[in-house]
Amino acid sequence: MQSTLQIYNTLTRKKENFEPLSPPHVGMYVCGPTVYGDAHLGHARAAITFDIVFRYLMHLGYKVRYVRNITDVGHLENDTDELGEDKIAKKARLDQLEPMEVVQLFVNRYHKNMEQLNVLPPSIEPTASGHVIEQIEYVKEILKNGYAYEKEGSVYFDVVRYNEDYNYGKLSGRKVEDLLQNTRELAGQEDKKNSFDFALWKKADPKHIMRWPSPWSDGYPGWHMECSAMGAKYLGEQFDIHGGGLDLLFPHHESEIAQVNAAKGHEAVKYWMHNNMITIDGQKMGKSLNNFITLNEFFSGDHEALDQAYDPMVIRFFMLQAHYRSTLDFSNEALKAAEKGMNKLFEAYKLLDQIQESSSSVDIKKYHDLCFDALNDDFNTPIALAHLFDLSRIINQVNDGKKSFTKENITIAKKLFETLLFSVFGLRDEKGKDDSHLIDYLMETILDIRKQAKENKDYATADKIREELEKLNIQIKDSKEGSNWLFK
RNA sequence: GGUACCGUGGCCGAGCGGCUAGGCACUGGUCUGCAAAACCAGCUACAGCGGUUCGAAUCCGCUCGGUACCUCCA
Repeated sequence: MQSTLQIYNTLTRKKENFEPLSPPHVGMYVCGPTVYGDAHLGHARAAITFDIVFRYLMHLGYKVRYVRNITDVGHLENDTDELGEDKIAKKARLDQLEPMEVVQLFVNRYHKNMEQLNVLPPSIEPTASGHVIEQIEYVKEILKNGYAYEKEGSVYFDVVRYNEDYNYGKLSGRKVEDLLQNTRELAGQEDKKNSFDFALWKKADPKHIMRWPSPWSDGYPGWHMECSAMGAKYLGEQFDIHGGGLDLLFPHHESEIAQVNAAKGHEAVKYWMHNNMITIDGQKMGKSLNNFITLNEFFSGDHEALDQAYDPMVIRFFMLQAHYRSTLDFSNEALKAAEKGMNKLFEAYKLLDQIQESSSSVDIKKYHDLCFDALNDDFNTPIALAHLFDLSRIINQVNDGKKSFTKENITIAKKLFETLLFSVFGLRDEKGKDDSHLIDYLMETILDIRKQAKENKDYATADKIREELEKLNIQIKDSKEGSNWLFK
């Protein structure tokens, strides 16, 4: 009995049945990285969360167009001494690089990290800088409809005016009246009618390198503009899913909703999805807090907070063991636990090729249904994994001769592991992948020698072989039938 | 100050009113020349105080503690 997919919609704060606007097509837009530094665990979580959504929707047979942008125009810095300077421009000046050189460098590094994490590339990966014209057109529409005003070459969104016709704050649960009371004085905002009005177009000061001509000034688009413009361009005026990190809920996504209503008179997004944050020692990680560990540091182990290097797949598995809407606290202990758990699943999967068929069977279908029910329940990967662990125990029991599988059982179990672990969860068992024939032959020989040593009661030699292989992360497993081995 | 959210056993982490989550760690056992792996068994918790209910980790209230957003960030 397979349920239908339900997605938690931030807009309604409820799980809703997933019904695409025009099946079998699904349009999904996810806020991608601002490329002025290396990707960290937080980027990985967002990417992996929506990679799972992307993969699972495809598994269900949908034709998904997945758009994930690259923010390469940068956002306004709020540092008082760097007033109005674009993040990317700032980094460029510090490094004596062209802005687009910085962008290219970190885009390349981001792509490499994503590949390591086995995150599928999106269908379209548009850049903000490549869509300035679309953004200008979008600003014009909002101006024309009277929801924005121009001041000193910049264009601002008029939140109070908008709120007369629509509801600003519906996504994040904020009220304009509260925002009004909560006015703060921020430097450089004299041009705005209200502090919470946001820029649609910003005039560039003379030092600002990244700039484009527009009807209002030489400048650059405001920071919520790109997603509205590019979402509309590639997914249409209405599309199914918009995703991103919870930190983007306000003001970014709230403002996107406002922009769309202001320009088009209706909303664009049916399901809003937000992944939760990663914490380190219970505290969020963030660029400004300087407590983030980059993915490259995880993969190399080169960071004082790390006990060891972690395989990209361990990071991926670690994320899947928590629900995407929960915060996930990082620790070496948790990561090591994930590493062991993941290997346990891989080993159980491999055993399926070795176990003997029999006539008596086990109810495997049950695990299949439980796993997919979990995924259908707002992508509950930790529950699905729990069921796979249960199935792994059964496979091991079969291998130990305590239970038995029919041929059909084995087929179903293999299919389930392949679909979930590799296809939907995007995990891959990479250990010992290269030179596997050579390694297999060498290991066969070595194990043969060890077997003879054991027959001669030469345990010193047998143990020596085992210990030396241990150093190469090769583990010997002895049993009555002979010896086996695996990469730890 | 405003707005959201969270507090589960040694650690991570599910849970959405009744039924063992799961992983890791630990303890005992089976197996093994020994070890590892695997299997079996054990440890079995829901911040505190009230309330609703036949029954609450799960709903309501209060208290305490923590986090995020409101300013760039996944």
